[in-house]
Amino acid sequence: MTHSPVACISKATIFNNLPVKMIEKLVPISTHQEYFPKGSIIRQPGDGKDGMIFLDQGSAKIYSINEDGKETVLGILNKGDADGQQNLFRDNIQENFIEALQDTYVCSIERQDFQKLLKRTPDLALNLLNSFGEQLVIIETNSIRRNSMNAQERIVAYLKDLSKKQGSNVIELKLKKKDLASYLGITPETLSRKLKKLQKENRIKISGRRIILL
Amino acid sequence: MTHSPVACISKATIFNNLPVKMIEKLVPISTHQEYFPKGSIIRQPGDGKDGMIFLDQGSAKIYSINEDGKETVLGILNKGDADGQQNLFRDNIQENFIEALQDTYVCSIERQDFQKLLKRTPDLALNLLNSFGEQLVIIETNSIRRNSMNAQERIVAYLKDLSKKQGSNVIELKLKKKDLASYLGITPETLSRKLKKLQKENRIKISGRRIILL
DNA sequence: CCCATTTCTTGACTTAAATCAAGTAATTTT
DNA sequence: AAAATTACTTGATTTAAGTCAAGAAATGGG
Repeated sequence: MTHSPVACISKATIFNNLPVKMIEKLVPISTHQEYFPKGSIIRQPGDGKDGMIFLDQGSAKIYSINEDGKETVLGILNKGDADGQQNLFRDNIQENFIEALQDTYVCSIERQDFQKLLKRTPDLALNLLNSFGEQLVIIETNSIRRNSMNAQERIVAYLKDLSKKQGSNVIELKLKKKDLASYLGITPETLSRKLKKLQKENRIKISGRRIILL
Repeated sequence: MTHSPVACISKATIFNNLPVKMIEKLVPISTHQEYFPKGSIIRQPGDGKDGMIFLDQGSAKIYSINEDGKETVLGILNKGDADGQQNLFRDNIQENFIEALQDTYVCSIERQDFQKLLKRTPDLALNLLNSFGEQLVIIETNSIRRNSMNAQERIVAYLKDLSKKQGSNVIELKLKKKDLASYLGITPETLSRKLKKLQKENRIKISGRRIILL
């Protein structure tokens, strides 16, 4: 498959409302299709990388490791997803790990290059600012949801989101169940039990990592 | 006390890194010191208000009401706080209520006025964009915290934050305990018990809505 | 293909926090 | 200031989800 820099960049939430003309200005400051084999670490604390990444092919998990060595999965990146937008705007300390779950190709933009571009392209800033507003709302809504939903509701909400995203009621989980559990803020045991319960109630059908919403 | 428009606006997180020259451009498009008596509703769904507000004097609570009529407190606004930044950038449906907890004065900026200003002030967009990056990080961190803390830890974290903010280990709760509980995502009963427990462990001292951190 | 490792499931048990209920304290209204 | 409403506390009970443990299934490497 051929790689289209414009298509790759414009898939990122913060850029996807941008006119093509703007995206084209981002192409020269971005790297393209770096390869990371399955299981390798794409980003980690102290690697000196300072910007955002786009997942062009493959998938990856974002996680942090807390004081007692426990891993918390903060998010998953699938083909077309992006992470680290914030790093374009502020000098943040990268505290999370990103690990390739499959053979993965990533593109990236470094903060310094981006900031220089912004200064000579005022329209870009204006467009981006409005995108950001929307993002803030999504994050806030998500946070409220998490606080007001129990384990089962969160699972169902996740499955519905995924079904909508994949455009089918046959869902292909890209995450190991233990990673999914961590992402949903529950234990693998609870996830296993709730899925079984949902199946018993004829709301889903499970076969391995494939789930059918009924 | 006299009212300083510049001081009022610059207290909002998204504007507080802005040079005074930029803030001054915001003054003409903002309303100032609207009065709301204690208990009155400052903003509510369907009121046609479409922008952000600054709390100049007094305090207020932000809450939503879900399907079964239950109230969830999403945040508190104290003197100097602001809310609704997102509304400046996107046409959002206002879904929350904001209610004055004391006699309150608010200033505000409407979306349309702000957008017009942005278009003729590119530097403002650039400055704001970088502020936003930082905000996103704070919100994300908070969300992680909430997911990994139990009731008592969240209470202690809240009290410590407040102590830091008020610059004293004698904390004046501006919220009713039931509202505080809702804000922390717990029940009033749990809050009551945990506070009692913390007092027993000599970590705090409670007298009404005044708490001393030890 | 087999052995080792990791992931997943299931059961028994524990625990944190919610709910229910009833009484006390604090506010607000008249 | 008394009555009425709302807020807070406390105890008893329930419940959702976590922990611990052990076996089954899946995955990966040699």
